[in-house]
Amino acid sequence: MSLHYAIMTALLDGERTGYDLAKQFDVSLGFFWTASHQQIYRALKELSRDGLIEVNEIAQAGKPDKRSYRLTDAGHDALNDWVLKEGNRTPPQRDELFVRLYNLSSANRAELITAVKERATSHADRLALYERIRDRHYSEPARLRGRRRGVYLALLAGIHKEQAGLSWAEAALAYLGAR
Amino acid sequence: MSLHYAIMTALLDGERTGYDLAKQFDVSLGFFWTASHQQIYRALKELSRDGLIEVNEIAQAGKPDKRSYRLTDAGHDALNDWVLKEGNRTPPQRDELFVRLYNLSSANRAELITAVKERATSHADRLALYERIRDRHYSEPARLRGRRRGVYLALLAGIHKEQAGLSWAEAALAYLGAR
DNA sequence: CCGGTATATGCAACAGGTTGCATATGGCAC
DNA sequence: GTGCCATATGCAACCTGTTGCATATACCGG
Repeated sequence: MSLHYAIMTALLDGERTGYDLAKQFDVSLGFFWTASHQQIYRALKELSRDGLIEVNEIAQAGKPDKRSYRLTDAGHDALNDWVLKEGNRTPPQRDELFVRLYNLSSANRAELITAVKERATSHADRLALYERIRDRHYSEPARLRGRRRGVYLALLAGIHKEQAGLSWAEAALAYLGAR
Repeated sequence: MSLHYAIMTALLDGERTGYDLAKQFDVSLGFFWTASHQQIYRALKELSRDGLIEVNEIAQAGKPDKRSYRLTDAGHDALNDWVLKEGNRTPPQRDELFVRLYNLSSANRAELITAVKERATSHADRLALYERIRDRHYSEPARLRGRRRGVYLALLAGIHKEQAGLSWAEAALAYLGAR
């Protein structure tokens, strides 16, 4: 049910439509919890049914009505509760690239080098993005307050993770003798 | 379908029962691809049905028969094919801890510090385990051949990742002012 | 004016993973 | 001697996430 709480967390910043959330899940909380628009619309319906969020329907000519959601008091309570009590399990690791690497041979060496190179690029891109966000919005971490301190820590985790991934990929390419 | 290929990869090292695989997925390939015993038994049945693995039934008194599986030639082909052609998508990131951190407040600061501490411990434990394996079985990476080189790279990735997680957790605890 | 992208929401089917339970025996510790 | 753990396999129900499709308009570029 974490998606439900991730959505409620996103709604802490104010009223949002499903469409807004689907976009936001690509740029902020989405760095740490991904969800497609179908999942989001389904979850919004369930949260709404359970009284944790409220919908504000905005009629639009031509297009479907816009449905803007906000947290109810019950939603705030449920979210606070979850943050306090949720168990601390490490998410399961599943990465196809490593399964493929376990099969390394002269027959697939070139393809695996390409795969590692692509991985390196994606780590580098992500890292650059996170660092840009940090420099623009979190350049003075000591001055942050409340929730923003937690968001900063999540961002920092992303930076550490991407740096590690990138430095691994570079070491791997050197080891594999890629030019 | 990656689980299918992960299982076939595990069978490269020789004949295994479902039970063996469930255990092995806790110590080797399992560092990079997790699966419960139910998933494994189900997958073995499907792979068997598709002719990619073969079963060798060993009757046992009292206990259920032991069913030992090995890769068929078709299985080898399918696996090699998959390693060559599989797309290189980054696995979706989903970690509840960061969703919780987005909700940081004075009301839950203590609980989140505890959660980060636990995370630090689990990273440290994992890191120690990986380094022990590296020192015992991969102390001379330049001399490794074939598949073992890929396994070494996966292990190296694990080491990088755990180091990053640990150093993040320590920085986070300092930032949160945990003693 | 035609196609692509953005806005905005949604259904249905499927694939993958989790949880709970069931069976059956042997060995070890308290 | 009772309970717990390891061995060894499996079903059924459920939850979560993915994929493909559908609708309807407006704006922008070529």
